[in-house]
Amino acid sequence: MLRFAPSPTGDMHIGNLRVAIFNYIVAKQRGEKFLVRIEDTDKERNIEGKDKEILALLELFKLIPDSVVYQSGNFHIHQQMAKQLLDKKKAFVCFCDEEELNKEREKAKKEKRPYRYSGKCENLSSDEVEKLLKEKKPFVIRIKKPENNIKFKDEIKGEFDFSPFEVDSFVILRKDYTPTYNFACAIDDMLYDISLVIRGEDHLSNTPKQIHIRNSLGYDKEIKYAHLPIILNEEGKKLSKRENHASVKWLLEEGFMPEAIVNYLILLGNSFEKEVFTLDEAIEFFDLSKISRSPAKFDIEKLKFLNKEHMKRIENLSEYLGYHKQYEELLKIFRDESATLKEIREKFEAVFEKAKDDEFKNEREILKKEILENELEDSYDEFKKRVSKNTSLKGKKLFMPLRELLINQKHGAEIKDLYKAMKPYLKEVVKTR
RNA sequence: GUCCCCAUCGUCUAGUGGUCUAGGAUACCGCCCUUUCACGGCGGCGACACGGGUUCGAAUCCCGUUGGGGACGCCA
Repeated sequence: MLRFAPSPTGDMHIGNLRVAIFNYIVAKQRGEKFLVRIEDTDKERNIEGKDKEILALLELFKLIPDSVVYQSGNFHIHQQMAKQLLDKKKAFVCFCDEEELNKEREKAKKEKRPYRYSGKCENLSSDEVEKLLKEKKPFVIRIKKPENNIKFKDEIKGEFDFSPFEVDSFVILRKDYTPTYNFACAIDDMLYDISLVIRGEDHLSNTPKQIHIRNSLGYDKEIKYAHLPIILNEEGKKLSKRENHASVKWLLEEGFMPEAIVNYLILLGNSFEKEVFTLDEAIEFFDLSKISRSPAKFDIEKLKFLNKEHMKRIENLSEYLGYHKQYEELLKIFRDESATLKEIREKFEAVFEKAKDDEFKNEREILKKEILENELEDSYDEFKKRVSKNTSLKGKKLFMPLRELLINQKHGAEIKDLYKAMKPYLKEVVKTR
């Protein structure tokens, strides 16, 4: 089983979405299940409704999970496992308070050495532990750092070897008895029989910790890992959830099609025979091991290009955009000159608004009268001839105001095409100008 | 600071020792088309970070430097 494990603590950004896509694709390629696990272990940070939002987005992107679970539903198991580790002396109770630890962290920083847990509580005698427990002193549970190096092979990045010092004796159960991320994650991956974990590179240093947890528990089935290079913003820094470009919601609002976003995120860091493709097509030729090992910058221009390509593929544009089908031809014209759905909508909606530019106001009024008072010819050429003759307007002074009457813009598509597309409702439109 | 990862056109990449005066896409620029703006067609600009090795031969292998990124939480 493959899994996507988002936390409901913020908006989904493209890095998360990319991870979901790759997990989904590999699950399909291998005929394995795709699990979505909501990582809601931090009560403080969970945002009400974010889980539903994430699930809705996955559906929109056609990344349909075989099952959805909430990590908080397994707390009792996590606690049981922590108890097990305690009994096996692979974990210990730690009474150090946060203030104390923060001081140590600062000290380490000042002395320019990496901070590691002091080990203070590891050697507490059972009598001392009993005593402190009776005093109701708050405590956490830490796993003992491993005795040997933790080695693993990443499917994308190759071999890794972490020393016990790097893994450290870290917290697995908080003072409120809830599991920390690494603990819950390691156990759930084991519980749901995850075969391969595909996630962002920022999790690389969590991997030895999670392996160590399962080792300590005696789980010996190997879980493979593939850490994807992260996506950088235009400045070359890690995308933050606050950045517009990074937010999936924002891209959707800007009129990027889900199909184009998926296409772009799969293409990023890869190279295939064709650049424009669907999710289903990608399942055919995607190869996880061929992903680039270096981080890639997010390029909205390339996304725009792909969006144009995917917009061309929309068969019933008026229906897709939720407009009456009589506008199909006009919408197609706007599509040809737009990069996003939003752009099409804006151009289309401007057609039904009052004129906004006064440069050709007089010409517009003359033309308006001429158009409204006469029958419209089938042929644009005849229409043009007549209008030009009766109004004695020509050149720029004819075509610019004429285009303005039609679409409320001085520049844009050829009037001949617009005329043909809009003829059935052209007079109505001209009236509103 | 410590540890880890990465390094080819602005951007995404092809390239696995000779086929590389480095290929494609996108962006940009120009021309054509067009009474406008786009689309489209054609063309152009544009990169192996640097320094040492190894080798007959290096974008490709090794070492170093530099640069960039990530991780160092009772966040995920």
